[in-house]
Amino acid sequence: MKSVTIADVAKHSKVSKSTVSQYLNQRYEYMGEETKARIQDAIKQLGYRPNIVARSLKQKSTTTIGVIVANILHAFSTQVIRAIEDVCHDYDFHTIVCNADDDPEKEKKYIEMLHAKQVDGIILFPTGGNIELLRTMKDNHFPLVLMDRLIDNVELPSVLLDNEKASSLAVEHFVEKGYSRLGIMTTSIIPNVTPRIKRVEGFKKTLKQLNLPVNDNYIKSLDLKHFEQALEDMLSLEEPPEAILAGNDLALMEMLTFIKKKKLRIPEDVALIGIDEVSFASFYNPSLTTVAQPAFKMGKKAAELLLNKIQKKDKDEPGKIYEFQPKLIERESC
Amino acid sequence: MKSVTIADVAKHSKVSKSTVSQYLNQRYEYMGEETKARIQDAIKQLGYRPNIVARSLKQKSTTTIGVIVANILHAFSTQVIRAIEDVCHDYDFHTIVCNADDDPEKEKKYIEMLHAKQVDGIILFPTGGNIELLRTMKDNHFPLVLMDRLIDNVELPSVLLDNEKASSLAVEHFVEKGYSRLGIMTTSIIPNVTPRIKRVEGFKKTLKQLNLPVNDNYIKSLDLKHFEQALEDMLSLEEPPEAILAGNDLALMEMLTFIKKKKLRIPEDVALIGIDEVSFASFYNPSLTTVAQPAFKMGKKAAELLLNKIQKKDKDEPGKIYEFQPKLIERESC
DNA sequence: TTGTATGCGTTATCAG
DNA sequence: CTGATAACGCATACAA
Repeated sequence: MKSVTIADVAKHSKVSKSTVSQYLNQRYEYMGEETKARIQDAIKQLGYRPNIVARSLKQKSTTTIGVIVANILHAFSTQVIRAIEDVCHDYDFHTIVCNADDDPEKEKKYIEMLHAKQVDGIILFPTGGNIELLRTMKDNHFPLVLMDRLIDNVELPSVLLDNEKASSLAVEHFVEKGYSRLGIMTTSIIPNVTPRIKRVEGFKKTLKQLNLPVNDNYIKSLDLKHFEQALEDMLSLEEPPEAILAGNDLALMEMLTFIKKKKLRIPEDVALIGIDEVSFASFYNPSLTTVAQPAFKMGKKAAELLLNKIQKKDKDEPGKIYEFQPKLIERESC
Repeated sequence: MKSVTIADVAKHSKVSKSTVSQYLNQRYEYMGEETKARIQDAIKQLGYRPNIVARSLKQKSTTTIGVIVANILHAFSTQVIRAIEDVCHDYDFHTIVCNADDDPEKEKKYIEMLHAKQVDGIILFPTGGNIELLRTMKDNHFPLVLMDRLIDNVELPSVLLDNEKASSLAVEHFVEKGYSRLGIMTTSIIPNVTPRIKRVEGFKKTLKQLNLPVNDNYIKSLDLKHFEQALEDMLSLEEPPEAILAGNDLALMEMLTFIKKKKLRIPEDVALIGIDEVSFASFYNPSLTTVAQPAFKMGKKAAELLLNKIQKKDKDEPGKIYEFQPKLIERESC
């Protein structure tokens, strides 16, 4: 790649570099029509493209933000990313997406890498580790917005789902449909990974509010690879649950796999609701009742918060929490 | 963000900038143990992080590649992206992913943007437009690898599926299972979008080889939003097809939606095979027979080709085509 | 073994 | 209205 620089354009159009730079930055108020035309010609002829790296170095801004998701396998993550990219596109910002794979070490590595790459800000789905690092970044006024999970004691703007509400919508729907022995399965409970915790809490709380018994045998939080065994156990109880809530999309898929394997019928043998909308919900047999997160809105909000922060247009409300409401989509599985 | 530079480290450790630079680049062969220690201390104390932007400007390399997919909605795209990121990670390269949304204009914009950002190379799922631009880039020796779709008359390394084979595997399987009135539905045929073309060609060719009739009423290529009507028509024929091949994952989902709506049974009313593996194939009711692309291997290959090209380690085989073999996964839908 | 000087491509300041 | 010159932070040839 022979690269043509601003100097080449200057030479070609017989003006100085600075004049060309002015032109490029739309400051042609006091510029001769003829000069303008000559520069434009030169640019076209030489096929000149500004070098963004050089510009970034000078301006200390890369018009790029980083997005670090805890786990890209969740449909929610990809939906949010899509929304963030849309907003960034409108603001002429670019996005670098990283997947921490639920590993705080990787998360740390990516934060440092994005930092070194001089991104103007980061949207983070925190793994739950690296709290000190987050605090340091906040103290250094590095633009940072948290997504999906709440980190206590660090006052960072956070975009979250009302996770208790998600469970309560599901429980209420189960009850309306006449089920009373209700269970919930989520992936492992890890400190600081608040959605799972809140969903279980919301589940229990709603049960109590409705004066239904809370049976701990119906409440499981474990690694996906132990789901099969746990379901086997749960459904072999003398009084098995009649309906189970899947804590997220991956949990739901694991449960569907088990149910198919055991040739169980939904909802006759076990009714099902999944938190998170999945691509196949509407045409699965039976179609799946889900509690959907407004992923797109949430991503949009996070991006806007961050971009405003970067452009210092925010009214600076440190640690403000933006909580979004889930929505139950009724289908055939319950 | 107060940023600490190499000069600060130099001052703090009482050596010159170049010495620090040496240290950073592991060139401490001829460096005093004590100097080394002092520098290390200073770096830690000041929390110094090299500025990658500045480094990139100097070295004319960003250790970043761009990936432009024609349409991110295809599961295949995301699988390939995942593989590319893995390989890049091993080589300490970063990835910027862009979605052209099947729009050549957007594709062009992204190519230019990535160019301006000085990425070291691009992996492109071509939309089919911008052929001249691709040729120019090739002529300028810009590292470029094509994925999924073949562009004629531009000698660029390309990673492809044997698309005819994909169809023929499906047709052969249909026939083995006793079906003879076979159909295929793909998204719209667009010039240069070779997979769809090849899949239809392979479909017809295999039919002929097996001495089965080719019925054009059973062969549809159209926009997803017209699938419903087309299926309605096709299945209302006096002699409707007994089995239909879905040309890709989105087509499959559209077909499943229709089939559910009409309460048809799979495979009794219509047998089904989908090209592309989908997340729900194994636990759908019935589970879905698919022709899977080795997406991971393909992404890996593309990344390796590009990185070798960037590092000039390739034996330079311009325009070489790397064709991968699809694999039929038999399940219940046929 | 370490330091000095220079340049990467751009923008910004300030003369002219 | 335009041009010279100095940064931005880093790497590298060349000196010392």
